[in-house]
Amino acid sequence: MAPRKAVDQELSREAIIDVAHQLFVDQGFQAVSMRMIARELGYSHGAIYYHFKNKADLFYAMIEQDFAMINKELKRLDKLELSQEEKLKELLLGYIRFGLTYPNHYEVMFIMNDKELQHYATNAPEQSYQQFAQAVAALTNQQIEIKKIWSVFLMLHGFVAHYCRIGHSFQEVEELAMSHVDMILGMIYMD
Amino acid sequence: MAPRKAVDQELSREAIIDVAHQLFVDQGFQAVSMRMIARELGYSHGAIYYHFKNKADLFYAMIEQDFAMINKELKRLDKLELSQEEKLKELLLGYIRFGLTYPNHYEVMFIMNDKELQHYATNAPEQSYQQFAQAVAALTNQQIEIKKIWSVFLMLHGFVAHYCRIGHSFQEVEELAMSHVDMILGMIYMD
DNA sequence: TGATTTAATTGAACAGTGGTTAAAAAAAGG
DNA sequence: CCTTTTTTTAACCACTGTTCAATTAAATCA
Repeated sequence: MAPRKAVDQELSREAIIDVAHQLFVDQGFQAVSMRMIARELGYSHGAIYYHFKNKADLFYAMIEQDFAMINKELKRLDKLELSQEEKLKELLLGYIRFGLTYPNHYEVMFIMNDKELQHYATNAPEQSYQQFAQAVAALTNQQIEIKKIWSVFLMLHGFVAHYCRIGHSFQEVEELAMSHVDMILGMIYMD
Repeated sequence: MAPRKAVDQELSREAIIDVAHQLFVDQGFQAVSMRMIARELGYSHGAIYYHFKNKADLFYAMIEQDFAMINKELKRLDKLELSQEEKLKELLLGYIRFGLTYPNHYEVMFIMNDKELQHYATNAPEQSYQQFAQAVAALTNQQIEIKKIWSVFLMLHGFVAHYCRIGHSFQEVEELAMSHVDMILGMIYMD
Protein backbone atom coordinates (compact mmCIF):
# COMPACT_ATOMS: atom_id res chain seq x y z
CA MET A 1 0.00 0.00 0.00
CA ALA A 2 1.24 3.46 -0.87
CA PRO A 3 2.47 5.46 2.12
CA ARG A 4 0.85 8.37 3.81
CA LYS A 5 2.08 11.73 2.46
CA ALA A 6 4.62 13.89 4.31
CA VAL A 7 3.23 16.60 6.57
CA ASP A 8 4.41 19.50 4.41
CA GLN A 9 2.02 18.36 1.71
CA GLU A 10 -0.78 17.34 3.98
CA LEU A 11 -4.30 17.69 2.72
CA SER A 12 -6.46 20.41 4.25
CA ARG A 13 -10.11 21.40 4.16
CA GLU A 14 -9.09 24.61 2.42
CA ALA A 15 -7.18 22.80 -0.32
CA ILE A 16 -10.12 20.50 -0.95
CA ILE A 17 -12.58 23.38 -1.02
CA ASP A 18 -10.38 25.29 -3.45
CA VAL A 19 -10.25 22.47 -5.96
CA ALA A 20 -13.88 21.48 -5.43
CA HIS A 21 -14.86 25.10 -5.98
CA GLN A 22 -13.27 25.20 -9.41
CA LEU A 23 -14.85 21.93 -10.44
CA PHE A 24 -18.31 22.68 -9.08
CA VAL A 25 -18.33 26.08 -10.73
CA ASP A 26 -17.22 24.55 -13.97
CA GLN A 27 -19.51 21.55 -14.09
CA GLY A 28 -22.13 21.72 -11.37
CA PHE A 29 -22.87 19.55 -8.36
CA GLN A 30 -24.05 16.39 -10.06
CA ALA A 31 -21.34 16.22 -12.69
CA VAL A 32 -18.45 16.47 -10.23
CA SER A 33 -17.48 13.31 -8.36
CA MET A 34 -15.44 12.89 -5.22
CA ARG A 35 -12.96 10.89 -7.27
CA MET A 36 -12.54 13.78 -9.70
CA ILE A 37 -11.80 16.17 -6.87
CA ALA A 38 -9.31 13.74 -5.37
CA ARG A 39 -7.62 13.15 -8.71
CA GLU A 40 -7.23 16.88 -9.19
CA LEU A 41 -5.69 17.14 -5.73
CA GLY A 42 -3.34 14.22 -6.28
CA TYR A 43 -4.89 12.24 -3.44
CA SER A 44 -7.04 9.17 -3.24
CA HIS A 45 -10.78 9.69 -2.97
CA GLY A 46 -10.91 8.17 0.51
CA ALA A 47 -8.81 11.00 1.90
CA ILE A 48 -11.58 13.53 1.35
CA TYR A 49 -13.83 11.58 3.68
CA TYR A 50 -11.40 12.19 6.49
CA HIS A 51 -12.02 15.93 6.13
CA PHE A 52 -15.68 15.99 5.08
CA LYS A 53 -18.56 13.76 6.06
CA ASN A 54 -19.80 13.44 2.49
CA LYS A 55 -20.23 15.24 -0.81
CA ALA A 56 -23.06 17.51 0.34
CA ASP A 57 -21.08 18.41 3.46
CA LEU A 58 -18.16 19.49 1.31
CA PHE A 59 -20.44 21.46 -0.96
CA TYR A 60 -22.03 23.36 1.88
CA ALA A 61 -18.77 24.09 3.60
CA MET A 62 -17.82 25.62 0.28
CA ILE A 63 -20.85 27.87 -0.17
CA GLU A 64 -20.76 28.95 3.46
CA GLN A 65 -17.61 30.84 2.54
CA ASP A 66 -19.47 32.75 -0.09
CA PHE A 67 -22.41 33.66 2.09
CA ALA A 68 -19.84 35.36 4.25
CA MET A 69 -18.70 37.08 1.08
CA ILE A 70 -22.14 38.61 0.45
CA ASN A 71 -22.21 40.12 3.90
CA LYS A 72 -18.71 41.44 3.46
CA GLU A 73 -19.77 42.96 0.16
CA LEU A 74 -22.69 44.75 1.79
CA LYS A 75 -20.52 46.06 4.61
CA ARG A 76 -17.88 47.23 2.16
CA LEU A 77 -20.53 49.27 0.41
CA ASP A 78 -21.65 50.83 3.64
CA LYS A 79 -18.17 52.22 4.33
CA LEU A 80 -17.72 53.87 0.94
CA GLU A 81 -17.81 57.61 0.94
CA LEU A 82 -20.45 58.15 -1.65
CA SER A 83 -23.76 59.87 -1.97
CA GLN A 84 -26.91 57.83 -1.47
CA GLU A 85 -27.56 57.76 -5.20
CA GLU A 86 -24.06 56.49 -5.89
CA LYS A 87 -24.34 53.91 -3.14
CA LEU A 88 -27.61 52.65 -4.54
CA LYS A 89 -26.07 52.32 -7.96
CA GLU A 90 -23.13 50.47 -6.47
CA LEU A 91 -25.53 48.16 -4.63
CA LEU A 92 -27.38 47.17 -7.77
CA LEU A 93 -24.24 46.76 -9.81
CA GLY A 94 -22.63 44.90 -6.90
CA TYR A 95 -25.46 42.42 -6.91
CA ILE A 96 -24.78 41.60 -10.55
CA ARG A 97 -21.05 41.53 -9.98
CA PHE A 98 -21.42 39.06 -7.14
CA GLY A 99 -23.76 36.80 -9.09
CA LEU A 100 -21.48 36.60 -12.10
CA THR A 101 -18.26 36.33 -10.12
CA TYR A 102 -19.62 33.35 -8.18
CA PRO A 103 -22.12 31.90 -10.61
CA ASN A 104 -22.24 28.50 -8.99
CA HIS A 105 -23.08 29.89 -5.62
CA TYR A 106 -25.61 32.19 -7.15
CA GLU A 107 -27.12 29.20 -8.86
CA VAL A 108 -27.36 27.30 -5.62
CA MET A 109 -28.96 30.23 -3.86
CA PHE A 110 -31.36 31.51 -6.48
CA ILE A 111 -31.61 29.17 -9.43
CA MET A 112 -30.79 25.56 -8.75
CA ASN A 113 -33.56 23.20 -7.80
CA ASP A 114 -31.65 20.09 -6.80
CA LYS A 115 -33.64 17.73 -4.61
CA GLU A 116 -30.52 16.53 -2.83
CA LEU A 117 -29.36 20.01 -1.85
CA GLN A 118 -32.71 21.64 -1.18
CA HIS A 119 -32.80 20.35 2.38
CA TYR A 120 -29.75 22.42 3.30
CA ALA A 121 -30.44 25.68 1.49
CA THR A 122 -34.11 26.69 1.71
CA ASN A 123 -34.31 30.00 3.51
CA ALA A 124 -30.96 31.34 2.37
CA PRO A 125 -32.37 33.23 -0.63
CA GLU A 126 -35.06 34.82 1.51
CA GLN A 127 -32.51 36.07 4.03
CA SER A 128 -30.32 37.43 1.30
CA TYR A 129 -33.25 39.28 -0.23
CA GLN A 130 -34.24 40.79 3.11
CA GLN A 131 -30.77 42.27 3.47
CA PHE A 132 -30.92 43.61 -0.02
CA ALA A 133 -34.38 45.09 0.44
CA GLN A 134 -33.39 46.83 3.67
CA ALA A 135 -30.37 48.36 1.99
CA VAL A 136 -32.48 49.64 -0.91
CA ALA A 137 -35.09 51.07 1.44
CA ALA A 138 -32.43 52.83 3.48
CA LEU A 139 -30.72 54.28 0.42
CA THR A 140 -34.00 55.73 -0.83
CA ASN A 141 -35.06 57.08 2.58
CA GLN A 142 -37.96 54.57 2.70
CA GLN A 143 -39.55 56.46 -0.20
CA ILE A 144 -39.82 53.35 -2.35
CA GLU A 145 -42.73 50.93 -2.31
CA ILE A 146 -42.13 47.35 -1.16
CA LYS A 147 -43.54 46.07 -4.43
CA LYS A 148 -41.09 48.22 -6.32
CA ILE A 149 -38.11 46.88 -4.39
CA TRP A 150 -39.25 43.39 -5.18
CA SER A 151 -39.48 44.22 -8.88
CA VAL A 152 -36.00 45.71 -8.76
CA PHE A 153 -34.72 42.52 -7.24
CA LEU A 154 -36.36 40.42 -9.94
CA MET A 155 -34.93 42.68 -12.64
CA LEU A 156 -31.43 42.15 -11.32
CA HIS A 157 -32.09 38.47 -10.87
CA GLY A 158 -33.14 38.17 -14.49
CA PHE A 159 -29.86 39.65 -15.62
CA VAL A 160 -27.71 37.48 -13.40
CA ALA A 161 -29.68 34.30 -14.01
CA HIS A 162 -29.39 34.68 -17.75
CA TYR A 163 -25.67 35.36 -17.90
CA CYS A 164 -25.03 32.75 -15.25
CA ARG A 165 -26.69 30.24 -17.45
CA ILE A 166 -24.68 31.02 -20.55
CA GLY A 167 -21.52 31.31 -18.49
CA HIS A 168 -20.46 34.89 -19.09
CA SER A 169 -18.13 36.66 -16.68
CA PHE A 170 -18.88 40.02 -15.16
CA GLN A 171 -16.14 41.64 -17.23
CA GLU A 172 -17.71 40.39 -20.43
CA VAL A 173 -21.07 42.01 -19.70
CA GLU A 174 -20.03 44.94 -17.52
CA GLU A 175 -21.24 47.58 -19.95
CA LEU A 176 -24.58 45.90 -20.41
CA ALA A 177 -24.89 45.53 -16.66
CA MET A 178 -24.31 49.22 -16.20
CA SER A 179 -26.97 50.17 -18.69
CA HIS A 180 -29.36 47.67 -17.11
CA VAL A 181 -28.74 49.22 -13.71
CA ASP A 182 -29.21 52.72 -15.12
CA MET A 183 -32.62 51.78 -16.45
CA ILE A 184 -33.62 50.33 -13.10
CA LEU A 185 -32.41 53.46 -11.35
CA GLY A 186 -34.43 55.60 -13.72
CA MET A 187 -37.46 53.55 -12.79
CA ILE A 188 -36.79 53.90 -9.07
CA TYR A 189 -36.57 57.68 -9.18
CA MET A 190 -39.60 58.01 -11.42
CA ASP A 191 -43.09 58.50 -10.05
CA MET B 1 -38.76 -13.46 -22.45
CA ALA B 2 -41.75 -11.21 -21.72
CA PRO B 3 -43.91 -10.47 -24.76
CA ARG B 4 -44.13 -7.32 -26.76
CA LYS B 5 -47.08 -5.11 -25.76
CA ALA B 6 -50.31 -5.02 -27.78
CA VAL B 7 -50.58 -2.35 -30.45
CA ASP B 8 -53.29 -0.33 -28.67
CA GLN B 9 -50.75 0.54 -26.02
CA GLU B 10 -47.83 1.01 -28.34
CA LEU B 11 -45.11 3.38 -27.25
CA SER B 12 -44.81 6.64 -29.20
CA ARG B 13 -42.31 9.47 -29.42
CA GLU B 14 -44.96 11.79 -27.99
CA ALA B 15 -45.59 9.59 -24.94
CA ILE B 16 -41.87 9.38 -24.25
CA ILE B 17 -41.41 13.13 -24.65
CA ASP B 18 -44.30 13.84 -22.29
CA VAL B 19 -42.89 11.74 -19.48
CA ALA B 20 -39.31 12.80 -20.14
CA HIS B 21 -40.39 16.43 -20.02
CA GLN B 22 -41.84 16.13 -16.55
CA LEU B 23 -38.78 14.33 -15.25
CA PHE B 24 -36.20 16.59 -16.90
CA VAL B 25 -37.89 19.69 -15.58
CA ASP B 26 -38.21 18.22 -12.13
CA GLN B 27 -34.71 16.89 -11.76
CA GLY B 28 -32.51 18.11 -14.56
CA PHE B 29 -30.82 16.38 -17.46
CA GLN B 30 -28.12 14.55 -15.54
CA ALA B 31 -30.34 13.31 -12.75
CA VAL B 32 -32.87 11.70 -15.06
CA SER B 33 -31.91 8.36 -16.56
CA MET B 34 -33.33 6.52 -19.52
CA ARG B 35 -34.31 3.77 -17.11
CA MET B 36 -36.31 6.21 -14.99
CA ILE B 37 -38.20 7.46 -18.02
CA ALA B 38 -38.93 3.91 -19.09
CA ARG B 39 -40.06 2.91 -15.61
CA GLU B 40 -42.44 5.85 -15.53
CA LEU B 41 -43.82 4.82 -18.90
CA GLY B 42 -44.22 1.21 -17.89
CA TYR B 43 -41.80 0.08 -20.56
CA SER B 44 -38.31 -1.31 -20.52
CA HIS B 45 -35.46 1.11 -21.07
CA GLY B 46 -34.40 -0.50 -24.32
CA ALA B 47 -37.69 0.48 -25.94
CA ILE B 48 -36.78 4.16 -25.84
CA TYR B 49 -33.77 3.49 -28.02
CA TYR B 50 -36.07 2.31 -30.75
CA HIS B 51 -37.66 5.77 -30.87
CA PHE B 52 -34.66 7.97 -30.06
CA LYS B 53 -31.02 7.57 -30.96
CA ASN B 54 -29.85 8.43 -27.45
CA LYS B 55 -30.55 10.58 -24.43
CA ALA B 56 -29.46 13.86 -26.00
CA ASP B 57 -31.55 13.13 -29.08
CA LEU B 58 -34.61 12.68 -26.89
CA PHE B 59 -33.88 15.92 -25.10
CA TYR B 60 -33.50 17.88 -28.32
CA ALA B 61 -36.74 16.51 -29.74
CA MET B 62 -38.44 17.57 -26.54
CA ILE B 63 -37.14 21.12 -26.51
CA GLU B 64 -37.96 21.62 -30.17
CA GLN B 65 -41.65 21.24 -29.31
CA ASP B 66 -41.35 23.83 -26.57
CA PHE B 67 -39.92 26.48 -28.82
CA ALA B 68 -42.53 25.89 -31.47
CA MET B 69 -45.08 26.65 -28.76
CA ILE B 70 -43.67 30.07 -27.88
CA ASN B 71 -43.55 31.11 -31.50
CA LYS B 72 -47.21 30.24 -31.90
CA GLU B 73 -47.97 32.38 -28.86
CA LEU B 74 -46.25 35.38 -30.44
CA LYS B 75 -48.21 35.04 -33.65
CA ARG B 76 -51.48 34.88 -31.74
CA LEU B 77 -50.74 38.30 -30.24
CA ASP B 78 -50.12 39.82 -33.65
CA LYS B 79 -53.69 39.16 -34.71
CA LEU B 80 -55.37 40.89 -31.76
CA GLU B 81 -57.19 44.15 -32.47
CA LEU B 82 -55.58 46.51 -30.00
CA SER B 83 -53.65 49.76 -29.97
CA GLN B 84 -49.87 49.59 -30.03
CA GLU B 85 -49.61 50.46 -26.35
CA GLU B 86 -52.15 47.80 -25.44
CA LYS B 87 -50.41 45.26 -27.62
CA LEU B 88 -47.08 46.02 -26.02
CA LYS B 89 -48.55 45.59 -22.58
CA GLU B 90 -50.19 42.37 -23.69
CA LEU B 91 -46.86 41.17 -25.09
CA LEU B 92 -45.03 41.72 -21.81
CA LEU B 93 -47.80 40.30 -19.67
CA GLY B 94 -48.23 37.49 -22.19
CA TYR B 95 -44.61 36.55 -21.77
CA ILE B 96 -45.11 36.15 -18.04
CA ARG B 97 -48.39 34.35 -18.56
CA PHE B 98 -46.76 31.91 -20.92
CA GLY B 99 -43.87 31.27 -18.56
CA LEU B 100 -46.08 30.59 -15.57
CA THR B 101 -48.77 28.71 -17.46
CA TYR B 102 -46.20 26.33 -18.90
CA PRO B 103 -43.51 26.46 -16.22
CA ASN B 104 -42.10 23.11 -17.27
CA HIS B 105 -41.55 24.31 -20.79
CA TYR B 106 -40.16 27.61 -19.63
CA GLU B 107 -37.71 26.00 -17.26
CA VAL B 108 -36.34 23.72 -19.89
CA MET B 109 -36.11 26.54 -22.40
CA PHE B 110 -34.67 29.36 -20.33
CA ILE B 111 -33.60 28.16 -16.91
CA MET B 112 -32.27 24.65 -16.95
CA ASN B 113 -28.54 24.63 -17.26
CA ASP B 114 -26.43 21.69 -18.25
CA LYS B 115 -22.91 21.75 -19.62
CA GLU B 116 -23.61 18.82 -21.90
CA LEU B 117 -26.47 20.69 -23.57
CA GLN B 118 -25.16 24.23 -23.46
CA HIS B 119 -24.87 24.64 -27.20
CA TYR B 120 -28.56 24.01 -27.64
CA ALA B 121 -29.53 25.80 -24.46
CA THR B 122 -27.99 29.06 -25.69
CA ASN B 123 -28.83 29.04 -29.38
CA ALA B 124 -32.50 28.17 -29.21
CA PRO B 125 -33.46 30.83 -26.61
CA GLU B 126 -31.54 33.35 -28.69
CA GLN B 127 -33.87 32.75 -31.62
CA SER B 128 -36.90 33.09 -29.40
CA TYR B 129 -35.56 36.34 -28.06
CA GLN B 130 -35.05 37.71 -31.57
CA GLN B 131 -38.74 37.26 -32.24
CA PHE B 132 -39.63 38.96 -29.00
CA ALA B 133 -37.27 41.85 -29.70
CA GLN B 134 -38.69 42.39 -33.17
CA ALA B 135 -42.19 42.52 -31.74
CA VAL B 136 -41.16 45.09 -29.13
CA ALA B 137 -39.35 47.20 -31.70
CA ALA B 138 -42.36 47.17 -34.00
CA LEU B 139 -44.76 48.10 -31.21
CA THR B 140 -42.65 51.11 -30.27
CA ASN B 141 -42.11 52.24 -33.88
CA GLN B 142 -38.39 51.40 -33.59
CA GLN B 143 -38.05 54.23 -31.06
CA ILE B 144 -36.51 51.96 -28.45
CA GLU B 145 -32.83 51.13 -28.17
CA ILE B 146 -31.70 47.56 -28.71
CA LYS B 147 -30.04 47.55 -25.31
CA LYS B 148 -33.29 48.63 -23.71
CA ILE B 149 -35.24 45.80 -25.32
CA TRP B 150 -32.74 43.35 -23.99
CA SER B 151 -33.09 44.76 -20.49
CA VAL B 152 -36.86 44.48 -20.75
CA PHE B 153 -36.50 40.85 -21.69
CA LEU B 154 -34.24 40.17 -18.71
CA MET B 155 -36.65 41.96 -16.39
CA LEU B 156 -39.47 39.71 -17.50
CA HIS B 157 -37.24 36.70 -17.32
CA GLY B 158 -36.34 37.49 -13.73
CA PHE B 159 -39.99 37.54 -12.77
CA VAL B 160 -40.86 34.31 -14.52
CA ALA B 161 -37.73 32.47 -13.43
CA HIS B 162 -38.35 33.26 -9.80
CA TYR B 163 -42.01 32.27 -9.66
CA CYS B 164 -41.34 29.26 -11.82
CA ARG B 165 -38.85 28.10 -9.27
CA ILE B 166 -41.14 28.41 -6.28
CA GLY B 167 -43.99 26.95 -8.27
CA HIS B 168 -46.57 29.75 -8.31
CA SER B 169 -49.26 29.88 -10.95
CA PHE B 170 -49.99 32.94 -13.06
CA GLN B 171 -53.26 33.51 -11.22
CA GLU B 172 -51.48 33.63 -7.88
CA VAL B 173 -49.11 36.38 -8.97
CA GLU B 174 -51.19 38.17 -11.60
CA GLU B 175 -51.39 41.44 -9.66
CA LEU B 176 -47.68 41.48 -9.00
CA ALA B 177 -47.06 40.65 -12.64
CA MET B 178 -49.18 43.58 -13.73
CA SER B 179 -47.34 46.02 -11.50
CA HIS B 180 -44.03 44.59 -12.69
CA VAL B 181 -45.09 45.11 -16.28
CA ASP B 182 -46.31 48.64 -15.52
CA MET B 183 -42.90 49.53 -14.13
CA ILE B 184 -41.23 48.17 -17.22
CA LEU B 185 -43.63 50.09 -19.47
CA GLY B 186 -42.91 53.27 -17.55
CA MET B 187 -39.26 52.69 -18.21
CA ILE B 188 -39.84 52.07 -21.90
CA TYR B 189 -41.76 55.30 -22.47
CA MET B 190 -39.33 57.35 -20.41
CA ASP B 191 -36.35 59.15 -21.98
C1' DT C 1 17.18 7.65 22.24
C1' DG C 2 13.42 4.20 21.31
C1' DA C 3 8.62 2.69 22.06
C1' DT C 4 4.08 3.81 21.62
C1' DT C 5 0.21 6.29 20.38
C1' DT C 6 -2.33 9.26 17.21
C1' DA C 7 -3.49 11.35 12.81
C1' DA C 8 -3.81 10.98 8.03
C1' DT C 9 -3.90 8.36 3.77
C1' DT C 10 -4.64 4.45 0.85
C1' DG C 11 -7.00 1.13 -2.03
C1' DA C 12 -9.98 -2.61 -2.10
C1' DA C 13 -14.69 -3.69 -1.64
C1' DC C 14 -19.74 -2.86 -1.69
C1' DA C 15 -23.85 -1.94 -3.74
C1' DG C 16 -25.50 0.35 -6.54
C1' DT C 17 -25.97 3.71 -10.88
C1' DG C 18 -25.48 5.11 -15.81
C1' DG C 19 -25.89 4.89 -21.33
C1' DT C 20 -25.83 1.93 -24.86
C1' DT C 21 -25.94 -2.34 -27.75
C1' DA C 22 -27.68 -6.47 -29.61
C1' DA C 23 -29.76 -10.83 -29.83
C1' DA C 24 -34.11 -12.94 -28.99
C1' DA C 25 -39.03 -12.81 -29.09
C1' DA C 26 -43.55 -11.69 -30.21
C1' DA C 27 -47.21 -8.89 -32.20
C1' DA C 28 -48.85 -6.87 -36.59
C1' DG C 29 -49.38 -6.61 -41.42
C1' DG C 30 -49.34 -8.50 -45.82
C1' DC D 1 -46.24 -18.19 -43.73
C1' DC D 2 -43.11 -14.78 -43.96
C1' DT D 3 -41.60 -10.16 -43.12
C1' DT D 4 -41.52 -6.08 -40.67
C1' DT D 5 -42.07 -3.51 -36.55
C1' DT D 6 -41.77 -3.07 -31.82
C1' DT D 7 -40.35 -4.58 -27.19
C1' DT D 8 -37.70 -7.16 -23.82
C1' DT D 9 -33.81 -8.72 -21.57
C1' DA D 10 -29.18 -9.69 -20.67
C1' DA D 11 -24.84 -8.01 -21.00
C1' DC D 12 -20.89 -4.61 -21.11
C1' DC D 13 -18.20 -1.30 -19.11
C1' DA D 14 -17.43 2.73 -16.81
C1' DC D 15 -18.95 5.11 -13.49
C1' DT D 16 -20.93 6.72 -8.45
C1' DG D 17 -20.75 7.74 -3.01
C1' DT D 18 -19.35 5.63 0.86
C1' DT D 19 -17.03 2.53 4.28
C1' DC D 20 -13.16 0.38 6.40
C1' DA D 21 -9.12 -2.44 7.50
C1' DA D 22 -4.44 -1.77 6.59
C1' DT D 23 -0.67 1.19 6.54
C1' DT D 24 2.51 4.73 7.52
C1' DA D 25 4.24 9.61 9.06
C1' DA D 26 4.30 12.46 12.85
C1' DA D 27 3.77 13.44 17.60
C1' DT D 28 4.08 12.20 22.25
C1' DC D 29 5.94 9.90 26.07
C1' DA D 30 9.37 7.30 28.82
